[in-house]
Amino acid sequence: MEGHREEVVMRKGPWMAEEDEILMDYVKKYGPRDWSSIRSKGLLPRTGKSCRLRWVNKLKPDLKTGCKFSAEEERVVIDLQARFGNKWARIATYLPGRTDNDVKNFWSTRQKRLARILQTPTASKSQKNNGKAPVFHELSTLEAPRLGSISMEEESSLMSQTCQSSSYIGNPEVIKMVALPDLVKPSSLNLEPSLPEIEFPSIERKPYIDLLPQFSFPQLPEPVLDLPLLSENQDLVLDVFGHREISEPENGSQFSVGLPFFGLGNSDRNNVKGEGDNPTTPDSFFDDFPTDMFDYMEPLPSSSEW
DNA sequence: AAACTTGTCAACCGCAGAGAC
DNA sequence: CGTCTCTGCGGTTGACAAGTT
Repeated sequence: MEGHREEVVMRKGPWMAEEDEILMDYVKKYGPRDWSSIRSKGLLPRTGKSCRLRWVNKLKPDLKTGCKFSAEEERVVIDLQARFGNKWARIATYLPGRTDNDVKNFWSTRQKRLARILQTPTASKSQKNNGKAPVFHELSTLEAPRLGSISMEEESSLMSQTCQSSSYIGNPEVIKMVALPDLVKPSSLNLEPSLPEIEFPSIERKPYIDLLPQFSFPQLPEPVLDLPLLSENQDLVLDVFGHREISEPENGSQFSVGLPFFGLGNSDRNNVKGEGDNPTTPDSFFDDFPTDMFDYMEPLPSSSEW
């Protein structure tokens, strides 16, 4: 136990500009590999892991650092998460300029928000039916179903369970999130079994799984496996994403998810009033919602197009 | 203005697979 | 075949910023 080896204390924590510079120089010279030799060459008192992580998440060229996910990117993540599960690295290959860490952070923020909303429905700022919503039990984990494998029956019962609690109905935030192809796994919700089931009027409802072609994979960019390829295919990528704009304006626009559950067809999102004045219709039910809750949604095709 | 909450980001950790020895 | 090292991935945490009360 001489302790002569590894006298260099490994640095941890935030990277300094000088360290970044050294790391960049190293990659320029040797390429993004042999991370451990950065330490063994005495260039940086950092582990190879740390160096690699820094490069991948911050220093690699063409990263969209500091830009919020656009509506399109959100759509892609949600769609792919439903398909692949938490395969962040894989998902990130479909998002030029995004790292697995970015995707992971985006998703966990979203999950946290959903969990919070579901746990304390009355705490939502836009909540109007104060005191009417039942309190939810502790939520364990939230996991989106694998849409690729979910059956129609499962999806159907999933939705009806999701709609069982009136507190969902009163909570636009929940609707907003659940309307995305990302349903809370009902088994994890611990819903009050005795709650009366909300009867939705028999709306002609196209199961959203059938609507998936709206965000089906042919629309997705090819995985971006290599940066040089990215620049070569940039036009293609931009074509798919539609614009060079990195961050969407707050009133973001073309999100083609819609509200498949409620057959909210052809609706101007600022004018969700539909046919029928039945107070229980979903359309009038949406009237109470802040207009911005449909920020990321695009009107569905009219039911006649289904 | 201060306290609190929520969102975002960066970085760590443990684990697993692949390849070299 | 077992061990070691490197690499990559996913989960988690903590710091900080921004927003809200």
